[in-house]
Amino acid sequence: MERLPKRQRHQQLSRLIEENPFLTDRELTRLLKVSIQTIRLDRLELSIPELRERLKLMAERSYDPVRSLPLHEVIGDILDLQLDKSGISLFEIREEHVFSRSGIARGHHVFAQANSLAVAVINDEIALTASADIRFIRPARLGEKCIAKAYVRSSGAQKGKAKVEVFTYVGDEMVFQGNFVIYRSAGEPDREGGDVHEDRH
Amino acid sequence: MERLPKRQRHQQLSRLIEENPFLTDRELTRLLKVSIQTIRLDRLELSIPELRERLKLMAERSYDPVRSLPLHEVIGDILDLQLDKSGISLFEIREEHVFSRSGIARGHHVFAQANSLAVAVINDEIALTASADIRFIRPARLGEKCIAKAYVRSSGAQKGKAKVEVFTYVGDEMVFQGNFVIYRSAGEPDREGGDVHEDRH
DNA sequence: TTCATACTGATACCTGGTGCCAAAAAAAGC
DNA sequence: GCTTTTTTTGGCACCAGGTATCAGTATGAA
Repeated sequence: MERLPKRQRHQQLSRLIEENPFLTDRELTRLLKVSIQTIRLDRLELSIPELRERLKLMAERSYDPVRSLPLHEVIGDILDLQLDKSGISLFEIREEHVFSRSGIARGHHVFAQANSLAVAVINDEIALTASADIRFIRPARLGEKCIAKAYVRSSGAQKGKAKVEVFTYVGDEMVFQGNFVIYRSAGEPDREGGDVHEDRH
Repeated sequence: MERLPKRQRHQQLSRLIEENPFLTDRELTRLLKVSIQTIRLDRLELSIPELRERLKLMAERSYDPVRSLPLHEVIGDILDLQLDKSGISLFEIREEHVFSRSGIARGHHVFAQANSLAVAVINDEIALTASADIRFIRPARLGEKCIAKAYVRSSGAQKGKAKVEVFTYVGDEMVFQGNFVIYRSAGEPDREGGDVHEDRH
């Protein structure tokens, strides 16, 4: 029994649907040259849901509460956070962050990581960037993982302003350095119970 | 004739479907207490597509090749650009750019507009932000339209660096000001024919 | 009363399927 | 060769969630 054709077809089927989830069974018959029943048996075996279910799943994913809020929250994953002291976040440079020609990250992404970390590290209800002095030491490139470290230099809980210094590294090379001045709404609220302010998602 | 109910129902219908696009007509009959035919007439009048079309549209949107590349290209719409001289861009503060609690834009969005304009205004093959000195004068808020104006202060075509000053306004109020130093790859290439470098999308 | 608008019901039809059964075809085993 | 098993195909009933169309009813205004 020529077993391969079936497996090959299964592979092709999976690939086709992955590439284009909008294909109906009828269209797949054209592409794979088998009857529509075979397509359906194949989907059954591979547990690929029908077109409508696929679309529904995609719609649900994109409708998700955490939907497509790309720059909404903190940029990068927070690895460590000691409020009013220091914080560390990780941000991987991906395709969408770089100049396509050079593969070098656009400055505002590197800045965004540093800025959102600087705001997140401030233990206050509302914290806003007032000013910043920044330097891009060397370009960050596609695929590189940027580790940003933020240090609160003068918390100024009463004063309404805090100074935060951020250094971003790729490996042990520094790529970015910034001095941020952050407005804070009031004295540290210090609500107990680990209540977080909105910047920490 | 009690006309209001219909308009109210139309409003409710729109709202319901906007809130939850996964509602079938049958479920809507329960919510609005009218027959399924009425629901369908209403959808027709309001030109709200059927459930499956809605899901398909959502799926397509999320599957789009240009999907969710939020910070990919220049942030904001370029309104005017005079290479190596000046540029103007417009950026509207939307839901996804603000702190949900306060409705104030996160700093890195405002910065991103200014930064990408500063890079775009440089007439060179490769232009990268080297350093910047920025100030957030007053918060930008949800719905506000930010106009950024960039001026090349010292083009330094030969020197490999350019200074660009950017001012961002909402109406006639300044919200942001930044001094950028931009690395440029070489002397102005000045390729004729309006060839654009990659930052100008 | 008459008329217009709004609503409801009923029916035929469509797409893109599922589920099931049987027949045909192909491959494998002997 | 023939038999058995697997694979493929065809056919039919059925479903959800609609569209399209026609007819009937309610309701209120002129």
